[in-house]
Amino acid sequence: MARPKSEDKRNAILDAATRLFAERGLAGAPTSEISRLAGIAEGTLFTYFKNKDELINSLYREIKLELGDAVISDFPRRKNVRARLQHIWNRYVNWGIANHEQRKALTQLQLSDVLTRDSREAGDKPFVECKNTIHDAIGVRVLRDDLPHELVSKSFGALAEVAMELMALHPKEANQYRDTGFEMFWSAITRH
Amino acid sequence: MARPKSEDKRNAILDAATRLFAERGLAGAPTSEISRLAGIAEGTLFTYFKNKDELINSLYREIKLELGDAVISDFPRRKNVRARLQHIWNRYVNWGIANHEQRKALTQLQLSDVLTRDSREAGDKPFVECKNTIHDAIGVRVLRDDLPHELVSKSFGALAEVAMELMALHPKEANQYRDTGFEMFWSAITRH
DNA sequence: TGTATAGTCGAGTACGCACTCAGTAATGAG
DNA sequence: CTCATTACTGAGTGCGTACTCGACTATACA
Repeated sequence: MARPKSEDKRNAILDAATRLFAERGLAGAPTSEISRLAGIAEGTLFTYFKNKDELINSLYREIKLELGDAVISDFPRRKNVRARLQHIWNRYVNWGIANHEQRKALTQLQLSDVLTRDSREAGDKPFVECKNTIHDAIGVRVLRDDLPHELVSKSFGALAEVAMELMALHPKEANQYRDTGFEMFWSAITRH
Repeated sequence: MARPKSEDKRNAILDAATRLFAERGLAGAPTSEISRLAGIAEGTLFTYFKNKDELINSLYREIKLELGDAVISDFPRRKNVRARLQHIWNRYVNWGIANHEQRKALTQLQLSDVLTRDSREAGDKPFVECKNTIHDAIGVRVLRDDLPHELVSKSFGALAEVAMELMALHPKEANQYRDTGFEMFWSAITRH
């Protein structure tokens, strides 16, 4: 009833925040400038998000959801562990390159201390399939002995981040970096 | 001549900044609180560092220098590539665990945008030996084909960071994580 | 011991920020 | 068309910040 909020404006705010957070970090992106870039008055921002922290948390969840979609669609559930891991790797890394600003913004958001426990949990939800794949990998004993789950997943994330950084730096050899990166990860975790 | 500056005060400021930067990030550490924690008046801080940016840059260089010392002392120049890389890995990771606050502060500093080009270059200087070791590794063809220098060094850093994080989280198994971490890195970069 | 010099202090200043609010304009319901 | 409701606006507010400055004090040197 009465005047409804506009989905367009909400998205414009989130887009503007993404760009500014990516370029200058959370502290370097005042609400005044986010509003200006979104083409609205500063007060309007606070009808869509009750404060800056809520905007940050919403943006985090939104981006994580998009990333989760990109990673999990067409997931080859029936294939072997290596193929599944490579699927996740490729989708993750390709998404990061195709959505450079969102990726940069995401890293800023992730290391901020305003993300609530709820948001972090919600952000992890789309990635259960990834977790399971790693569990399978450990269960099937294709990996090194006694490799803790945490070490596998964090190494995956860290090496993917490295790969994306270098792909962004050298676009011509992007595919090369993506594939070599995965081979490095695979060699790191498997027994030989 | 006249009244000299006190090395103690300077160090107190740097120590206080290290603690606060590590705990709350650069933005969350106002000069007023740094001064209070250092036991001096706020104005005094600005006789030792002409502004906050200079404090940040000085702290970065100081920490990098200490880290460089820790990594490079007793460097086994005559041993093979693997032994040299493992020396760097162990020293790096051990330093990170023994100096938790400095490590946390360093990561905050590194991703801030107030570090000058000069500071970054100065910070890299103590690590030439590390660079050379990687060059040697590539030259001696013990590594995968066509592995770019950047990919090796960035993977090293990323995996070391992961190892330190998990060592801090599980102190009992710290040595296990440190050694497994290096094995993973070594497997990642070598041919088999 | 006297004096010039420079370190120390902390209240004060200017500024940028997140957020508010009174006035206004759209919109949906009847 | 009317009215109730809510979105929209942007100048304004209060607060926290980096940094200054005049009064004071410790030190080196003659």
